[in-house]
Amino acid sequence: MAIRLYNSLTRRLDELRPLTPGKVTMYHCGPTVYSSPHIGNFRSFLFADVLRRFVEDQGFAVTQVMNVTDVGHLTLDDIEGGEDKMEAASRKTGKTAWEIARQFEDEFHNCQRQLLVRMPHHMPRATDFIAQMGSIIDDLLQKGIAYQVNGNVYFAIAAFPGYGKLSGKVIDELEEGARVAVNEEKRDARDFALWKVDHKHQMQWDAPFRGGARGFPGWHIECSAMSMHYLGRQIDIHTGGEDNMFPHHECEIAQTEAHTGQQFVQIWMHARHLLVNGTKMSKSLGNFYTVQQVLDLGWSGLELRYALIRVQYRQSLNFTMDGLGEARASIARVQGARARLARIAAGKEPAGADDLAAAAARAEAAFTAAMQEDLNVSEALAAVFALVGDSNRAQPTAAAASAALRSFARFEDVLGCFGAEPKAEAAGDVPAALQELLSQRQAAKKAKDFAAADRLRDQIAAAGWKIVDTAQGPRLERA
RNA sequence: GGUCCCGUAGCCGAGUGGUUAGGCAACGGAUUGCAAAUCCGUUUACGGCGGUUCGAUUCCGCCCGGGACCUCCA
Repeated sequence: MAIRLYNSLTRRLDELRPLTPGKVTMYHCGPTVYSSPHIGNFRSFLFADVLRRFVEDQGFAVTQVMNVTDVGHLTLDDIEGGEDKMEAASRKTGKTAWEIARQFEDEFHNCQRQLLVRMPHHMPRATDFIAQMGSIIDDLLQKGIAYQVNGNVYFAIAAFPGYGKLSGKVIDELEEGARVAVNEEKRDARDFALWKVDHKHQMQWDAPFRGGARGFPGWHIECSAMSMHYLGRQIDIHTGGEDNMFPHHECEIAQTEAHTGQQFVQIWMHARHLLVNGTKMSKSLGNFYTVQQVLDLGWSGLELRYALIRVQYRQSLNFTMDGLGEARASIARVQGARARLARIAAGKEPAGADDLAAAAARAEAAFTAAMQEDLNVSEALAAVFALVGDSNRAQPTAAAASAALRSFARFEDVLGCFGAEPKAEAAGDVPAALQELLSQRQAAKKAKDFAAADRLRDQIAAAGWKIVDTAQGPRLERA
């Protein structure tokens, strides 16, 4: 069986066949660092993370690059001479654009850690690749595919017949009413900027190409430059949010393929935007959450991660606070089963004679099949929970418990949304004082002094432990 | 206006031309002094109207509702 992924370019499920056998190259459009990362951003980044983890699980050596866009995003106003988002944030806060970029880049990395993202191998900043962008621009100018007007360099759409092949946009003339400002400099309204000149701009560089003026790069060129630098002229997978498909990725394809003469990306993947409380997230509707805001509400990174990956990336996940509660309960169910298996495997709880190996193998096969079919996490989770049920029902041998534990470890390795394997807590691991309280409670129960028993339970709970009564007697677990 | 996606039981969400998704919640039962955990069971659904079919939630058409993109956006 092979991994099949929905390719936006071909509009069907394509089998992942790496350019170099056994190795997969991935590029992910990363954050634009002018504000705090929100949960919508991380739905996309977590999708990329799960993709990477699963591809690795399937035996491929993955090289992952995610850029940090720290320059160049133009606001609508910019078309009429306004400023870009970095600069706008700078004006509002009094910090320089550079300070803004570093601040939110740090915040982004922190969010990645909190959400247990496996760090990409490279996370380059656009501002560190001005020279590389310049050499592409230079080449496009030499080839006559790009042209310069008043220092601004534009990519000529007319010179690249494939323009529109990703997004399916075959625009002869731009629609009246669409948000397109007329730019007299462009030969074609669809031409996009590779290099911009604006003396008011804080971030400026001497032209990194021949015959240019001091300015700053357009938005799209950075990804071409960094992707090529780290991964070569052709890569296996490129991901981003659905909004990136047009114009960003369309432009990346145009400039990169015009430059190299080769197909840029094999499989383009786009994550659907999430909804919050059933509608698009927006500050004015009051349903806008940064990652930090959710964490500040008392939810763990693990819980948020679960809530954001539980639905397949191409479905519009509806994010709600109830959903976080479900995530918390679901994680607890999985961890409860793993903890019991761990106790049995460690000989801290009596083993039985049941063999869970078949159930574990079944669950793994279902999990793999679900993930292979375009990362169907919802279905994969069903396989995980099937093993939870089988485990809880069984009285496994120690070896069988270990086997099931290994399957859970694999599920965790791919999804990362359950947490580390619970420790096998047993009598010896519990503080003696608490063990004494537990004994007293047992005595109180025997004497039918339930008020005292409940008091003792409250004391134990106050110490951060909870009592679990079982057929083998009571046990203490960390709450 | 153009292009496209979706509408599944209380909620979140898989999937399928005729057979139990799963999670959460609720209720009943087992266990239990109570609670928690666990197990068993119950609530059996596919927006509406037509059409194709022996049979459609699953294919087609229309309608209603929600959403996305059309150079800020993950």
